[in-house]
Amino acid sequence: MTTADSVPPSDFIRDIVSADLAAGKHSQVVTRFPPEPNGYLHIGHAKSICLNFGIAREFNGVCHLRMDDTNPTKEDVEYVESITEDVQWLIRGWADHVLRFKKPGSGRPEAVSPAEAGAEPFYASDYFERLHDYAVELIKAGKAYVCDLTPEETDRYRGAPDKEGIPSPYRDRSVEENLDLFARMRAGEFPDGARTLRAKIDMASRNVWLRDPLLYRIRHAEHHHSGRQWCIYPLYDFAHCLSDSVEGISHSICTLEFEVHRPLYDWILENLQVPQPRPHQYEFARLNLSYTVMSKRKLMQLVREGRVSGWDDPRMPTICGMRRRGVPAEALRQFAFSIGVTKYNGVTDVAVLEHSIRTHLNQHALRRLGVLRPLKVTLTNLPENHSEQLAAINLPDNPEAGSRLIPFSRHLLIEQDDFMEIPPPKFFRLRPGGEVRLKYGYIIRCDDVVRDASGTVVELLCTADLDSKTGGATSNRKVKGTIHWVSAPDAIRAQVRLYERLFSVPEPDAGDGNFLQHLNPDSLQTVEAFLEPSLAAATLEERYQLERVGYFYLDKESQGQNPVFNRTISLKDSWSKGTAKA
RNA sequence: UGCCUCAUGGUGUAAUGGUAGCACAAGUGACUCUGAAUCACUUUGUCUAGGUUCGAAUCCUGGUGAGGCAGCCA
Repeated sequence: MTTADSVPPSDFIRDIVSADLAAGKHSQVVTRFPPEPNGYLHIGHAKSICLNFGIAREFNGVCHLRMDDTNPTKEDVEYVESITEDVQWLIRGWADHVLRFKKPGSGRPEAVSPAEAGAEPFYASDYFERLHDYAVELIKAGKAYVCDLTPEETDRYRGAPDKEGIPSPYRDRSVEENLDLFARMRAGEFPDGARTLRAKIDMASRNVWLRDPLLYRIRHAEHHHSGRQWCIYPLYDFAHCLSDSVEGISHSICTLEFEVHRPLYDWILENLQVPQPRPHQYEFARLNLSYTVMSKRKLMQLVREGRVSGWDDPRMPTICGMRRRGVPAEALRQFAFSIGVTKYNGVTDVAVLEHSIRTHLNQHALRRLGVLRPLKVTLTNLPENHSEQLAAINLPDNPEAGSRLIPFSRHLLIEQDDFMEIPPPKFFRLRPGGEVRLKYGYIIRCDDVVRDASGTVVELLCTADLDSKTGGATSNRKVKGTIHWVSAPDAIRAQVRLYERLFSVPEPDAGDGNFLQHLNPDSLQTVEAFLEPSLAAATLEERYQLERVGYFYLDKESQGQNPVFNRTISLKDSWSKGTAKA
């Protein structure tokens, strides 16, 4: 368990849960994460997942994963599968024990561990029959009616926030007529949009969501989970609170935009015979991240227009995208806790996320050597057939991670950036006549440069101080710079994808302009890199740091002799920052 | 100009009537076989005007600013 996972955060929602428990309002804390399966989960959802699962875990409760699938025209099994996978990946090793799925084959929702055979997430659509019965109960109580207004008329009658609504002419139908019409709606006698079921509340309410809100609409459409069983579907407000009630949710946590819906949430549960204690809704501010867009619509647009390679493109703020990029789940969780939970709608600096990622990776990523943009170095005082193995540490400050051997020879490759003919002040890498240490190896001096026809330096002729090898006689000689390298004949080739922020401005969707105009044209650069041979055995279980370069993760589609690596994130670089300013 | 919500350094967050703290970012220095990491230090804040109180970021009133709400979406 990481430090982040063991420090219990505190916020206004946890304070409420804590107080409710102390007051004996609930015997057990039951939260839920209720995504609609109409898109992929992103880091904003990760905040909500960490909140709901975190609370369940801290208060010895459980958390249901529930598909909020009441709109058959927008949802798909593709999304329920990705959502289920992403949630489990995010909480693995941290909150698996509080995650609850639906017991297979049970008519009543019964929570089981996902490990149980046949277990699957909860579905709001599993409650359609029960929701229907609740609707009938409301009709019988004279608190709901069938309305024949067209969609346009319904809008007009609703009025505006500062203008009272007008009651529907169908508002006072008899209970018998409502029952009959609702049954015929269910039986499929009417076309889409012909009639709705509405709650009878208050058309003059200051809160527009209380102006006889729609409970059911007609949709002759196949549902991804319930098939063709239904042609009427409940709307969010009716389905959500009752799903919470059916599952015995104690604290229903959602984002700020549902604040105005809370009176309706409460109205429905108070006007129906539901088990007590009933759930209550609490709202927190959704995550906004700088240099990022978060809305499903915009992410969908990036995918559809081919601006990225897919939902799991490593530049996407989706959970699957970040996973593919190499962001560890622990880093995402640590981030979620570090930003807190409030009702203030602000923008979190993406640097906070990057910091969480770097902190975790610095502690866990295996160190390797690799050159992205090669410059030849020939060690003229070494014989052509010189070959030796140099020991290299896998993880500084963690001897248990052991070490490995790196081949070393007369012909090396170093980073082009690590040599300058006419360096600026304080440049302490290689220069003509200068010395530098090869990481884990010798100190070398640059004696001469070789140029091509255009005058570009294509090779450095150097001599190695043979006593300066790590552990050798003059190994303690001070040279200001240490650079990474690979042995040219031994290096493996790899495609390395260098990712940067997808957008070049802090708030790409601010203002009225098109967010696409702020796409960073350099968000992906691909290079053919040269890596130390041990990286041929790279796996998806490990993350790597190419020393002095950044953190890298094997791409999930990488295969064969020439692997593909994604740069998760660069190392902090106070040198180029300083020179850029100068 | 209806209703709901929010306002603490550049950013995010803590302080629940009693010394305004933390993290990120930024900067300076030390150290360094990663210009990373680490360590030390520094800069920057309670939207505003009143009121209550011995004492207010906190409670009250007014103002200002920001966000949300008028889908048969969630």
